[in-house]
Amino acid sequence: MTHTPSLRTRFAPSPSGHLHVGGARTALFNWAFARGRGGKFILRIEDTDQKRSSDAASVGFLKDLKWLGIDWNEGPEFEGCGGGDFGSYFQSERLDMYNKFLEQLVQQGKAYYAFDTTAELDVERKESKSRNEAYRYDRSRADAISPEQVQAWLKEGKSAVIRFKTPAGAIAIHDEILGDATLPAGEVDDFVIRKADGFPTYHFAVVVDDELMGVTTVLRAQEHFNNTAKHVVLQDALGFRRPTYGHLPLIFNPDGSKMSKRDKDKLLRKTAQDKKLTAPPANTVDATRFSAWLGDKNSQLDFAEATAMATALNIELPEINVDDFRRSGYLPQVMCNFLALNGWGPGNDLEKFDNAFLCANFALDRVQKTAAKFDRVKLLAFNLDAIQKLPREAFSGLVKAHGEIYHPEFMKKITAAQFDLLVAASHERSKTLDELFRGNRWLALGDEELTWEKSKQVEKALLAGTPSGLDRLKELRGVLEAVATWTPAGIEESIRQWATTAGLAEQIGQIAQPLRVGVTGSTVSPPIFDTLAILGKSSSLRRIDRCLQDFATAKT
RNA sequence: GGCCUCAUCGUCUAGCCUGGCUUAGGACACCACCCUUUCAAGGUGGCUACAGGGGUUCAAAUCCCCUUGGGGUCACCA
Repeated sequence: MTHTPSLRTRFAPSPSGHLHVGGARTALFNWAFARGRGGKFILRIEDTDQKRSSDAASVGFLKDLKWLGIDWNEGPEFEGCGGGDFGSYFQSERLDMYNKFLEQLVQQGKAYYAFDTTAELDVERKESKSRNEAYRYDRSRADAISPEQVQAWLKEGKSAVIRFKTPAGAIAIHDEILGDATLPAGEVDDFVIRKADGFPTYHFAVVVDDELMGVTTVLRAQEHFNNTAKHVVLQDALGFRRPTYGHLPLIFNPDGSKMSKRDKDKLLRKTAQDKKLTAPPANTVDATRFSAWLGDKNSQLDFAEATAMATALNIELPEINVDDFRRSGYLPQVMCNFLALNGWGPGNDLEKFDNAFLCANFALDRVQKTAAKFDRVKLLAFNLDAIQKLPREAFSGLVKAHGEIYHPEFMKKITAAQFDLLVAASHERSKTLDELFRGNRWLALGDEELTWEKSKQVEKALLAGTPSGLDRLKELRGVLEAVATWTPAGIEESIRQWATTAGLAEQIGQIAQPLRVGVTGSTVSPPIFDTLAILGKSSSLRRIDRCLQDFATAKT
């Protein structure tokens, strides 16, 4: 057995779905803990559940981790990360190793074959439940089967699992975050260590891998706390070393529910039900799929379906996965910072820090014991702050990269000069990178495609008062046409000059709003002189013309 | 329900280990006002918490016990 003296941590996700924020924080803490102490951070893919594993998902994980700035010394090879002497780092490729130890336990009489069917066990579980008792596997039934019978059944290929013969006695767990705990005797039953399909269960694979990979410190979510007892007894039976454990508090939704991948479907389903939909909205999914999904609380739409559904129902889906936050335009360093802050803090009222600081200062004694509710509003505030502190060049580069991935058609529609103006006008006010695109759709629209919202605000800006907004617009058109230098400052100068002569110097709003609505179709946009400058002179004039025309005919 | 575990503003948290420096600090949110060309952003000010009850002590948010409340877990999922 290879002994590695230095500190080694690991992150061991199962490749189902995307990396969500809870997993990301676990990875971040393990990474920072190792990095800050000259240790190694290992990434291992726990793909022993054949039903749930998919290659695509594990690549998604790798991409997400990279984006966050979390790199791994050992693990799957991806963009310069990974490799290592303790592979494979996919559990599905380590069956020989597990089997070796499995056999050892059976031979030593520390584990045994069991032939119960799922149906039989389900009945027992239900009975336990009805008696309000915790379910424990009854070893006596397995004991009643003679060794000869076991061999005979195995020979004829009867479906069997291997269960661990959990020793009697209380089990002590030491945890660097929660302290010591003792599970009373009988709390851990003879759990399955090899499934009927020949794959080890999570418990067994974890214990073997952590030993073989020389993992010294295990930081994982608190939901694993009870599992640790199983791992400890297995380690003892196999003569393995025991890593140091630290169980991290969970991350919850603001309403206190567990943050889950299913939250998106939950919201969609609820909205569909509230709206009493019986058929799928247009351009989403077909009717069969829709009714099946609506009726089954556990079914999930894929990303494209969910997005289409959200658009059709006019709701925003909550960000759950790291990729969702990336898509929404959060900066990776902000994600790391905020994730770390949910469950850990450096003290001294310090709450903004980078990953280097985290590595240097992360320690288990400051990890919170209680679950944190994930506050997206505070995250938004952090993101805004980070964006504002970015040099203009850096911000511009990030927006460009974001736009090219998530809004390619928008990027194609505008010129480099327009882009620069838009960035300049948006830098101080953007909470996310995506906001800049979502808030300025008017810009990506062709002059002839623009339509005007039929809303109270629009009507007020254009039709109310004497003279009305439309009347102002007619006058302003001439003013704009005469502007010599079409820049924010140049436009402002001309308009202010005209405003002064028209006695409107103090009421710029009466000018700005009709203009804004005229050229964007809505009442919200960047400051008006920026808006006009970005749009360009000919587009601005054309849109004003169309607006005047549109509302002239609308009125009659 | 059994077992394990946790408990400071609405939220994330500082203080707790090593009781007095705390009329409990910061941040986000919220409220008010200011600025203002919409939405934001920005500025100023304000509101808000030691779950409850017993101990120990000259002194408790800090130590102990109970209650209450929360969470985790009880799979051939990880």
